[in-house]
Amino acid sequence: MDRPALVARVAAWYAAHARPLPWRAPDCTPWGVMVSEFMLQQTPVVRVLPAWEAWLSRWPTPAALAAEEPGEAVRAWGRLGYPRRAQRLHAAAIAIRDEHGGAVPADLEALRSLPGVGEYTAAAIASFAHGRRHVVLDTNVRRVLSRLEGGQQYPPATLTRGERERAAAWLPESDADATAWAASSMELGALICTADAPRCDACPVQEACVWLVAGRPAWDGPPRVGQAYAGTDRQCRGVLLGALRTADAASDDTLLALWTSDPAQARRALASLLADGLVRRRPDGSVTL
DNA sequence: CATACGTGGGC
DNA sequence: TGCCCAAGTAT
Repeated sequence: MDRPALVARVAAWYAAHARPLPWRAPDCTPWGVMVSEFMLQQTPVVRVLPAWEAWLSRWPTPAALAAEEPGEAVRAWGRLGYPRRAQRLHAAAIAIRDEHGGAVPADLEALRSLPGVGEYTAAAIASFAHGRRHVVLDTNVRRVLSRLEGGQQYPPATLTRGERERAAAWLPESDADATAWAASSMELGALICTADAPRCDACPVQEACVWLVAGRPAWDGPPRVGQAYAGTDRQCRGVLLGALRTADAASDDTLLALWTSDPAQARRALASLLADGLVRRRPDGSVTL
């Protein structure tokens, strides 16, 4: 089976099995798509759902968000994680208001220039919000192609040129087919071709999967590095930020008292939050979002 | 190119 | 119980 035939199979599977996510609804605005893409960067769909609804109700347009203080965006981000994404989304909203007439750009380069919009997100917004044809290569698609055509259980640790070329070879010719492929290949990776315990028996392209046909050989590449968290600066920053989300403001001492295992680390974390602009110092000396 | 950057659910 | 993972970006 050639690639177009496999693409068609995935499209048919998608039509029958895709999740009815609100940012994929026909009436969802480009801004709604953009907000979803920011929230979905490293955060699971189930946790994004309620936050996305609340965010769009409160800030239905880029201009609405741009009119707010960035600290409000960080507070509304809640516990989605990586709060700098909220900060960048706010900054992107300002750029859209000031440089794009308030409309989310459709041009890839214009999108890339926005804070927090990298290679993947730019292609995703152009594709899902504007129907443009682009290679949309996220962790799901990388894994799907790695298995389906590469015969490897996992893709390389960092996105390679070879992966981009392979993905380009799969991209259908028309805008409509390309955007459908982007959405369906991602969904396949999210629901069937998962990182662990993939449901190959339910896969629409199982006969063509090199990895499956080879007997699902175990990963034999370099050991994949995990993400440490307990005791890290990241966790410490999260604790301090968590307190600030529910308080109007706090003193340094109050904040530092939240992390007693390593006082020096706590001071460093507070300093880095200030330096990142995630936290700001008020005239009275207290700190706030 | 490797590393820092939050958070919580599942096994 | 830890360890792995989740629609990445910026440096």
